[in-house]
Amino acid sequence: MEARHLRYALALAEHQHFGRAAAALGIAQPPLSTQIAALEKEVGERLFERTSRGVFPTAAGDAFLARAERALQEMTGAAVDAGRAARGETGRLRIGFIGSALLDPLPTVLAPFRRAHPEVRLSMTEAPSPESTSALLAGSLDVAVGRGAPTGPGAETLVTVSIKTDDLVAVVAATHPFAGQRQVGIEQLSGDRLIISPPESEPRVAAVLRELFPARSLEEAISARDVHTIVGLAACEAGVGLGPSGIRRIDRRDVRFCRITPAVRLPDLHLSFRAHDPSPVLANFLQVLRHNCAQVGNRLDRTLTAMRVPASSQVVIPTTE
Amino acid sequence: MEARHLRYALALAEHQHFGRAAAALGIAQPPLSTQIAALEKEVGERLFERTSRGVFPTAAGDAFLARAERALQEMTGAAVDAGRAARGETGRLRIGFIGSALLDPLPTVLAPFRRAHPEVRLSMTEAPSPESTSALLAGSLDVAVGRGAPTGPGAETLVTVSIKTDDLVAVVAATHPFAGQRQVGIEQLSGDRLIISPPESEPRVAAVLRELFPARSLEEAISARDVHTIVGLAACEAGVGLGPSGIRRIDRRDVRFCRITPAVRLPDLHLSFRAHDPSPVLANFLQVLRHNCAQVGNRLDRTLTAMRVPASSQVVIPTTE
DNA sequence: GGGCTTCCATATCTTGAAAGTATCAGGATG
DNA sequence: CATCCTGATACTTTCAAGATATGGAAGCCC
Repeated sequence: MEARHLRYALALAEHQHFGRAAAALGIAQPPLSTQIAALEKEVGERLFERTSRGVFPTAAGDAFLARAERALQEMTGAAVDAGRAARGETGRLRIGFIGSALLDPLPTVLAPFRRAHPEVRLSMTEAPSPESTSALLAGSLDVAVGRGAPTGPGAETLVTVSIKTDDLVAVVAATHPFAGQRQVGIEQLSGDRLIISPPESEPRVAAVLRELFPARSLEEAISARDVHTIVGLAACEAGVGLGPSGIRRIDRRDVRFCRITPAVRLPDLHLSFRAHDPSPVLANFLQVLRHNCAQVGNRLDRTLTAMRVPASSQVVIPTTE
Repeated sequence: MEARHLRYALALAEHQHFGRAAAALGIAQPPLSTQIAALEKEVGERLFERTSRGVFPTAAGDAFLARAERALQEMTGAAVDAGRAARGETGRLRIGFIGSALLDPLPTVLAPFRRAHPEVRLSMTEAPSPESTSALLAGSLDVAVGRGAPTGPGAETLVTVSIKTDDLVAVVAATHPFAGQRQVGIEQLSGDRLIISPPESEPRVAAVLRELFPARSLEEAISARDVHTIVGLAACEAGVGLGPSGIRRIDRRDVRFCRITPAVRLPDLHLSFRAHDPSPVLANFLQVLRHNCAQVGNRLDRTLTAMRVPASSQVVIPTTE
């Protein structure tokens, strides 16, 4: 059975007349007769009753036509869906990210992306940077946002671009002695108990901290993966929280943030994706990134050029601005 | 686009290899290549990525294949549904009936029919006999059950068979003077107020009553279309209800039924359908009728033979007994 | 009722597209 | 570097869909 048979049967049912249906189909009447006969033979049932007043579907014909119409709709729908998927209008984007990225750089990209591509299913997974990197390499993520550029085996197959520079800042309870100060000396911090992200989950940050603090302070430090937890612990006077400057976005009355002197530069937040990922959705995501963060976009394009990644998948997005 | 293209694309996605997919399809590799190429050209998107490690669907291909599979399922489903409809396993049967028929002869047919053809949608409409007849002639019913064989224009296009013989019986309140009697003389009835079905809705019954009772009694009678209403009115001592003997099935403590002497034969209950109705569901219904009411079945077959209605639509039903 | 029209089916021929055969080009592999 | 594997291309073949011509049945009109 071919789609042609369905089209012919539907036309015949519509016109109730072999001659007119054939004309509407742009063929002569005899081939329509033979095709309908062949269809009836294959189905094994008479689908049309030929009377002198016209051609009418039998009970079997009615049942057949109902599903035949749906079958044809699925066929055209398949082509339409393919086009939409190719343009990245539908599909899925799986982003793995470090929690602090959700505070500052991610919203400026995600909001416009959602607006431009509302039918793309976003899958957001918070995870420590190394985990996101390996998930990206394994193919279970499309984009990874973590602190520090990915390293290790496979990292060269990724395109990585810095998307945010952070200094280390301290966060203390509003009642803390430091609370009144805009800045605090690094040597003052180790007098208090530190609250830091777990060294094993964020090794790049841990490496920086090891340069700054005595081993004893870090061993005794409270660790918390989530930045909100770090701030929360500081708020209840558990110690002095340390985090990227982005955590200033956490707007709580019961804490104060202090610059650290001399300033401590943290490894940049980086966004990575597979260099040869053909996903049109990813291409659209990068396009939105370019539009909304010019600097990041320029760096991205330079990186792509340097890596000689073809721009074949860089689809022009139909932004609804 | 033809169903062939969908089948080929699905096979290619399954085998991830042009040669093996072609072998599975029973064709050579080159035609598969050309057909896939033609499909991609028609859809306007590359659907498969040809790599050295195999052939994989693109994002567009994935979207296409998902709906292509459904389209093919609809196609085969259309053929299956046509067969089921032709065998009368699915579809619809619209029965118009006089309320009293629901008491006696209908249940003995409907229950086995439901059991044998659970997927047929039954549409039951209570209506006075003449209304059912005209609805049947107009095509908005498939079966009509009414008192008296249909008459008037068009009745000759119907097949009609008697399915029940009823005598007229009286129904009175348990407190009524007649309540103790098993039978009551016809002349005794007109002393009381009669409760009858409306003459205009059941003219054949009305004709019988006009022979039996003085015009005055009938004019003053209470009329009620539904047999349950007639019995209910009798129960509350509104008068003496008159109805077919089938109403004895109404099992109420507060009423008594009395035979009428001499016995008054009512017009038979008849079942009618269009002589040339091709509906397989109707054929199955008649088949169930034959199996469950041998007498009626014999009369039906004699009628069909007499009317020279071809037995073409008399499908053998797959009873699940 | 005979001729006429209408309409679908059948027979035969034509054509076009799908399938087959042979071969080529590109990339991986040893 | 030669070889193998795989898909694409060129060309031929074949088969089925479509076109043309015609037949037969049913309804219609004068």
